[in-house]
Amino acid sequence: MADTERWLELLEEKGGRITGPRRAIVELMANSDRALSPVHVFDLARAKYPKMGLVTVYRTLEFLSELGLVERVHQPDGCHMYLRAANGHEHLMICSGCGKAVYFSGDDLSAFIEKISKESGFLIQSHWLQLHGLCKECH
Amino acid sequence: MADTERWLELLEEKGGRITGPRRAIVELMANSDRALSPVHVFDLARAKYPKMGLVTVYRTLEFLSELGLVERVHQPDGCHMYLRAANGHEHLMICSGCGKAVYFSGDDLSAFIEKISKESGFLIQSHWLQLHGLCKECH
DNA sequence: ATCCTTATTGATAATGTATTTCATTATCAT
DNA sequence: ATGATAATGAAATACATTATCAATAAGGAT
Ligand SMILES: [Mn+2]
Ligand SMILES: [Mn+2]
Ligand SMILES: [Zn+2]
Ligand SMILES: [Zn+2]
Repeated sequence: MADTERWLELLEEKGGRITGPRRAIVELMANSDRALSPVHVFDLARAKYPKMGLVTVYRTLEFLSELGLVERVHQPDGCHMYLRAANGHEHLMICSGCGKAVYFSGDDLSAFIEKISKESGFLIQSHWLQLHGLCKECH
Repeated sequence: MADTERWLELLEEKGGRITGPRRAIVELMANSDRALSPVHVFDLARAKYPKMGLVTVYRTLEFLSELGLVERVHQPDGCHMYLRAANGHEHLMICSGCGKAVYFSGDDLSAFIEKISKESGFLIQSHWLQLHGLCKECH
């Protein structure tokens, strides 16, 4: 709702044009609470914009990803899914029942990473952390 | 070396037959310190067993994965790579320079997960943690 | 050692996903 | 309203994975 407009504004600021297909995809992605595969986005978006092409879905997801609005999410059963991006340092918790994805923050691995880093000689630049389980509704 | 035989024994115990192609793949996977894609395994294994088929690589990796001997590794630039499995609760640290993968243990997220769990109503069943950086040799 | 059952293999075909190409269409600054 | 050009979608292409199937080979039984 509110995010949709903000996304479209940013898209425009960055030199993109606002079009029907893009509007449909942005509406979807900005308001989805689960990670979606390109094909899934395609299917959902065609409800709003029937002549949507799958190629446009790929291109738009790529564009939104460059703008930092969506990001790729890896899951055990699908590694090319997209979800609205995190705000700052957040990680994902995903429900294996319904697919609901929720960002959380507050993890503090810095001390631990420091320790591992010292012991191993590795220079750690980033980390992935993801929690898998069942949401309130699914258990 | 030692692991190779152990893997083959387990494979046999579970009703599998020991064959040339499997021996070549097991030797590779049991001794590799980096995650390998099926095609990469294929190329390397053909050195030992020239008439190896790519399909056999897929099938053998799947089998070894069912036996808990290898596991799939996700990386920013490739999500279908395989590596010898962890021993118990371990996570991976991967060098973005050379691909070297090292397991570490000692992370303790239980208190944090407990907190997130309470706040969100999620029942957390497992977690992914992965560190990305540069190994001693690569920086 | 030989035989026999059947697991395993690899060539091939089929599938599904992602990318490239290109003529047509739509956006938006003027 | 017009025109430059960004964006689109159909079609073609590339690529990774899976399914099919006849030939082969492993290993238990004899
Ligand atoms: Mn992945
Ligand atoms: Mn852990
Ligand atoms: Zn759920
Ligand atoms: Zn390295």
